[in-house]
Amino acid sequence: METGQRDDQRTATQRRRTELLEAAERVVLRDGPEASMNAIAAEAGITKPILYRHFGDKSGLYRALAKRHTDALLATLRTALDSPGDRRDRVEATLHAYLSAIETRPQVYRFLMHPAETPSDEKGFDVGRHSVPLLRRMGEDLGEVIAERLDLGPDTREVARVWGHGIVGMMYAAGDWWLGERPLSRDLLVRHLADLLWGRLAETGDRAGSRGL
Amino acid sequence: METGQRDDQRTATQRRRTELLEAAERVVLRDGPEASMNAIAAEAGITKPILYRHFGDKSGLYRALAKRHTDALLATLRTALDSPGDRRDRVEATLHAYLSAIETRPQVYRFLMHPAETPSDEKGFDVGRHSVPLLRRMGEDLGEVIAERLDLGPDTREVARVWGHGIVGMMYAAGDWWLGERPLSRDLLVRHLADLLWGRLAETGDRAGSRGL
DNA sequence: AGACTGGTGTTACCGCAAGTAACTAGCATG
DNA sequence: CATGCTAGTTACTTGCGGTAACACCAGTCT
Repeated sequence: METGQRDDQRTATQRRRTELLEAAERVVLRDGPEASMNAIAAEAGITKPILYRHFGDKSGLYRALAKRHTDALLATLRTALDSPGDRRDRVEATLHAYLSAIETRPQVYRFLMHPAETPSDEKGFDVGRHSVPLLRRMGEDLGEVIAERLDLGPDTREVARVWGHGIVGMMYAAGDWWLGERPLSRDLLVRHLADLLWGRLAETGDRAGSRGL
Repeated sequence: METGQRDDQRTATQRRRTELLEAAERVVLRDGPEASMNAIAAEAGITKPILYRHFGDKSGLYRALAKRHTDALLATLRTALDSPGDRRDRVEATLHAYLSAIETRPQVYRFLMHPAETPSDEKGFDVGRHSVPLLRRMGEDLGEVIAERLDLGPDTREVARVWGHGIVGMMYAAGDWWLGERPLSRDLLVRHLADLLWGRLAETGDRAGSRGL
């Protein structure tokens, strides 16, 4: 039967595709994001053109590779966001989930945070985009969750998106710094960040003799 | 006199250096951060090896180029942080200053946000560092300012650094998203972010029928 | 004067990476 | 048998970062 064979073919090529992705992942996690296509092909036991047939170009391969981890990370963040307890508990659980993820697999983190490799370089002009896909997706997702669950008045969706991206960025920058220097425990870091989100910045008094922040 | 001539030499080479930097800047702002050394050399009317004599390698050139803009941006942020008004006014002014900067010169922004080009690739292993120098510096600076001006208890410096990086990250991610989509005015964006920092997330009630955030 | 130094600049090259063209071999289907 | 589809190859082009070797042109030291 034609469709049956087609399906076999498709699943076969897709299996091959994931095999190649797994080889690529091994290399990227060993050599970093600057791994060469040759090295990846060698790891997979084949040569370059096959990679190009499957993924178009290097950014295509990297996008496919990033998607898996991004999906996985987002899933764990979602479940953390649904953990039991009050709102503060949930926020702290989510921060913990994120920080734990980047702590246990820093190479994956580094790979995912590499900004997109200028997939469309049309005509050489460049808009002012930076675009780390993982950050964008996390921000959008969190924004949606906030909009679903909180009532922020008439422009809830707008505010929620801003907050989503803002909170994600807070988590990202603090996590990146923390991962590099490790000047405090994860627990404390989470607590301080939650304090920040809980408005302690506004409540805290000026230091004596300061003109105030 | 020896020193006098030495000084002349030094100023001369330094002038040349800044000329080269200006040429590099023109090219980078035209072609994006992936501009080639050849292109930069051509723009400066010379050939590659001179660039390498002045800056060591490409990342050296880029670091020199980034430093100027980073210093300038940090200076304007500092003054915004010292603007008149109460604390919220100052925070909003700083957010405005940052967003205005990335809005008016998006190519500079894109260039500055490019993570460091793996300056030391020792032995091929990679720690989990990402390191966008501008973000780090902004975070550290803001942390210092916070530590100077606020009394956050016994571990003020620790909390202040966390908050510095966190707030900077919030500003960064929200700004990056906003710059790409422009779904609202800068004024509103600033207000929503300040609301977030002022603890509105904790104050806001759950939406009816939601399990709460 | 002549050798030395330190800057400017060049041409010509190496190594390596992304990406492609052209071709081959298996294997099912009309 | 011919057709087409896939997985695979070798060998190439193009372009980049980076370097070696050399030339020129000040002033400086002896």
